[in-house]
Amino acid sequence: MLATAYAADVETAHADTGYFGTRDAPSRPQPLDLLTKGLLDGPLRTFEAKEHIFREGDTVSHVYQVEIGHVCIYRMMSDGRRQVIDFAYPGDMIALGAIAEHTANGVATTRTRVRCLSIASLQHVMKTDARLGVKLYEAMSRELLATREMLFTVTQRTAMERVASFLLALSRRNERNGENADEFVLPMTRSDIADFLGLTIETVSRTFTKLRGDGLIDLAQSVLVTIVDSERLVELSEGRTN
Amino acid sequence: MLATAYAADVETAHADTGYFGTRDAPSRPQPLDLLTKGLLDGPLRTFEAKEHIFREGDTVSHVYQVEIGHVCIYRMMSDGRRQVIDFAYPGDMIALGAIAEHTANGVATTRTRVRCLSIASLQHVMKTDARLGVKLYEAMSRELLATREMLFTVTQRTAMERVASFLLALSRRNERNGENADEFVLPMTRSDIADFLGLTIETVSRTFTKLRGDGLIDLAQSVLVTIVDSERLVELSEGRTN
DNA sequence: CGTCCCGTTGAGGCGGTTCAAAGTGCGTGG
DNA sequence: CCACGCACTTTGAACCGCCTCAACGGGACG
Repeated sequence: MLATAYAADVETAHADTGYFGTRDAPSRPQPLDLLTKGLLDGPLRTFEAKEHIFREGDTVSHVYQVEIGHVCIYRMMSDGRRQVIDFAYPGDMIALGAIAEHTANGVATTRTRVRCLSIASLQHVMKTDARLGVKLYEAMSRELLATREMLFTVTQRTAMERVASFLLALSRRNERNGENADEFVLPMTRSDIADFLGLTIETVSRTFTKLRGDGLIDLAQSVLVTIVDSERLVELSEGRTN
Repeated sequence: MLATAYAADVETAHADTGYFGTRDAPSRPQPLDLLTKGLLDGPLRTFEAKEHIFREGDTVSHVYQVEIGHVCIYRMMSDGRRQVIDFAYPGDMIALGAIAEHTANGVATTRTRVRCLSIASLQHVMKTDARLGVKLYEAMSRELLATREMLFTVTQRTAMERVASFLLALSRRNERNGENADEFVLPMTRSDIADFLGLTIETVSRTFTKLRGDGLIDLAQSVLVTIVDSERLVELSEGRTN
């Protein structure tokens, strides 16, 4: 999911199918970089950790591509609870899918630099070049698939399965971005993870502790994850192995 | 959600925001009927209950618009569990969002007539008329929003809240289709509902029984729902009222 | 040094699942 | 036309995974 609608990589379209894909990714990189030719040359902006890039209800002025840093996409529900939708990593597009108003909030979890893409120019290109609309349609479709996968995960899988899958997804994501797949820093808090996985912070914490106790991961610091036994981690993530 | 990506009403775009919207619908009917002019004139096909209209993995030859009947959209997960994604009612488009292969199954739950729309002609129009791509992009975006709403529902709400919301959504849907909002037949089984709401059939059944016992609904037959006290039902669906 | 935020750990309770069995409606065949 | 089988639904009892509430620990920052 990492690369998704609200945080989608339109170009390479490497929709990971989501954190918890037990199936093949819906589709793989496509050529035809409609966005890069002339569109992805907007200005850069930098946000400190905890700064919002956009908020729900804001008029959509831009969509963004993360260059450096990490963004948490979330929505506040009527009862005050928070639903974390996604975490955007470098390369991901965010705020896509919002038509008039932003339908979610985007907050930097670490110091983040984004490239701004004005919605006006996007819409202009959409009107003249039919390929862009199609491309965005496909990106949204992939995202939808990933979100449905998540829907299943969250309803049917145990806390252990969810957390294991989550860590593996981060690992893969880091690998794809040319970073260390076996040791990485979590750019989000336990609370972010909990609200993403549909768990409480206590359960997330306990699950991490259990994984460390069982020797599957190491946690030198609470945010520094080392994957020790990825094989068993995969087994756990696929469930029915508890 | 009823009207959604895999079962989306592209034209009127009355994405109900989903069964469990605690917020406003993301957007309301839009004009500009790109599909109706020349595209929605495909052949009709009829399916008996339990007949599949398309299956996951099938090459996409058509998308469909339900004219009469009801379709259950679902996916089978690797562990054998089923995730019901949506129920399509008359007026809904189904199989939209599938690019090359179908990513879900569509099965008629009652005798169903659909209008077929060849994917080739859709793609042809998309290439020549930029508006269609945009339209589909927007439809997918709305669907995505609805699915995220569902994600929240399923992780954070109780069985009672989910079932109450579900019934209310069906009620509204019937009303919109010019049918009785307070008494209607469920076109799906308890199992379908359970797999949609992320519950077991036992829990769904018990919740129905409780609702009847509390005088909020009546169940002359297991599939015949009469909404007796919609006000209290709304309260229940919004939770924190148990 | 105190405060705040975040993470960890413990104890107890509960909602929903699991397993089991009985009830209901309907189509089919004798 | 009734008897049977089958699919679906309902109900009961016991269990359990996660949540809730509560307390404590540790690092960052003023």
